[in-house]
Amino acid sequence: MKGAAKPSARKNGEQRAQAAVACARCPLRRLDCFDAYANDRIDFIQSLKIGELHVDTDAEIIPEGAHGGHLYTLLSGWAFRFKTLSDGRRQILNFLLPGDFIGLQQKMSADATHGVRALSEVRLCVFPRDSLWEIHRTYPDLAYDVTWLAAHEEALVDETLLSVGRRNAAERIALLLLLLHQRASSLQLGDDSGAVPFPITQQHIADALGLSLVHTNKTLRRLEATGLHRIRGGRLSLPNPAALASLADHYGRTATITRPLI
Amino acid sequence: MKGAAKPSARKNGEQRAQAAVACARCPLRRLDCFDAYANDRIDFIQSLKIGELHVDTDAEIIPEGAHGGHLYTLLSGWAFRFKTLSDGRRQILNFLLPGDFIGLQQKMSADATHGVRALSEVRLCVFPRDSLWEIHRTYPDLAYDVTWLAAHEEALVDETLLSVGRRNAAERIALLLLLLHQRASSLQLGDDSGAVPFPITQQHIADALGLSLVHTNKTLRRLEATGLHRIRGGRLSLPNPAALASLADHYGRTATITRPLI
DNA sequence: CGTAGATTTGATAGCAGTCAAACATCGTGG
DNA sequence: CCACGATGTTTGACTGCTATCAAATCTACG
Repeated sequence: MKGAAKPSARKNGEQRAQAAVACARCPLRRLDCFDAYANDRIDFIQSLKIGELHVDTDAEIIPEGAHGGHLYTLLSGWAFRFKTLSDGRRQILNFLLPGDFIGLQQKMSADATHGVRALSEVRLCVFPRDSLWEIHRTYPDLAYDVTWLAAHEEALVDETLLSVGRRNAAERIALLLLLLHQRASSLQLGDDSGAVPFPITQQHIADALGLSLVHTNKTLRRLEATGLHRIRGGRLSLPNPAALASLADHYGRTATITRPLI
Repeated sequence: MKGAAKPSARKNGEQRAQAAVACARCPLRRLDCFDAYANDRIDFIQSLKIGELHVDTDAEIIPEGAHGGHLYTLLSGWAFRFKTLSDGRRQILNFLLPGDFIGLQQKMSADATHGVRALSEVRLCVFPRDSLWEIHRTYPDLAYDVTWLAAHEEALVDETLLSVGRRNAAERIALLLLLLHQRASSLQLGDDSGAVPFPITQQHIADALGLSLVHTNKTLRRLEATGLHRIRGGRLSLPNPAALASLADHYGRTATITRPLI
């Protein structure tokens, strides 16, 4: 019942700007999990981009309840979206990996929204808040992609809601590990042994799945003992993904599809 | 742990088509919770509309796992989006009220998606599945509204995820009742005493909040005893919204804003 | 008036939360 | 090179919120 959101000696933002990388040479774009864009589209995106933002581990990228603000594309590093109750209970809404688009909510929603915080050192591509409208007006197909991204992110949250609402601790953790591993793998973050970076603490897992830290630990321990996963040195490997999928009752498609990158 | 999704003698679809209402005379559009659209936009929407769909109580509007399919705007009646696990556990993702746009997910998402089921008799405005692209290409500002709707729906799910993950039973129920009452009220579904239609069973509440039916009932009972709500004859009234808001730790904006209607 | 679905209630069980404390890691400074 | 503090991981003991089981109403309606 206590989603610890302890202030955690936050290293206070320290957001420094820096020379930007040209979109045409964006390292993410080369990955085959992203749609290939024609040059004019990439040039257009480039024209919207106003810079890059580098953020330290554990710093807030967007404060909870912020309105307006910029739009971002996560270039490197991991982050998460979250909401908190006034007594400190925290719920992580989903994790953000490279290629994810950030800030749509703050743009549209009138209600108090969620915060975004870095899990590792993070580099973000920055767009002014009105580029959303610019995109719609100028490049309908890009706008269509924005809609795709919004719908896709909602699908992720839907899946988590199913987990938190109806799966038990082991099932929830199994699915989370599975999905994170899939996402990281598709970004080719894995090494030759299939281990992907995992800058997430057990407290984060607990907060993402509506569990307590202690119970998360015990469940994690049990899963590892069964050989279902292994977390060492900030990396996650899954010796038996099929077993995890079966445990989580998750029969998602295996065929990897490409997605938009803005 | 058992989100009962008992097949419930489903009255098997019975989806009949019928003469359509002209968008220019759409009764929803008159409500002041919706954006006012210029005539050309309404004409454009009208040109996309291919008919109306009437669905019986408890019938499936979109089967779980369906791909493609039409797009809908809910004209009258209530419905809900849901996902189920293979053993029958069901999670309701959110409730759908008049004016809500349905089908975005099925259009975009490649993963298995969610189903949509009617809570009452329902009338839907039907659009072919490629009107989404049509909208983006022809009316950028309408496309912008689609994005708004997608982001807004995600915000609703985010809020529910916070509830299910971190609020206890009483808090969850308090917030659900509060939000549903607000939404129904803004649609002017309430009578003079402030009671709004409430075509929802306790099983639905349980499935929406990740609770068991029995515990939902007991908690509901306790809340009503405290005078926090009253459900009679399929109508919900909230004698003390402020107390509910405080219990749920919910400090959403009170100012009613308008939203898009497509 | 009988039946199916929905609501209630009481009893019991268990998954997960809370409390407390030991242990492990890691960067920093003496 | 090791003490030290901060953060994160583990464990054990105990509690409790919520699930499950069973069964009695209550309601709507053909």
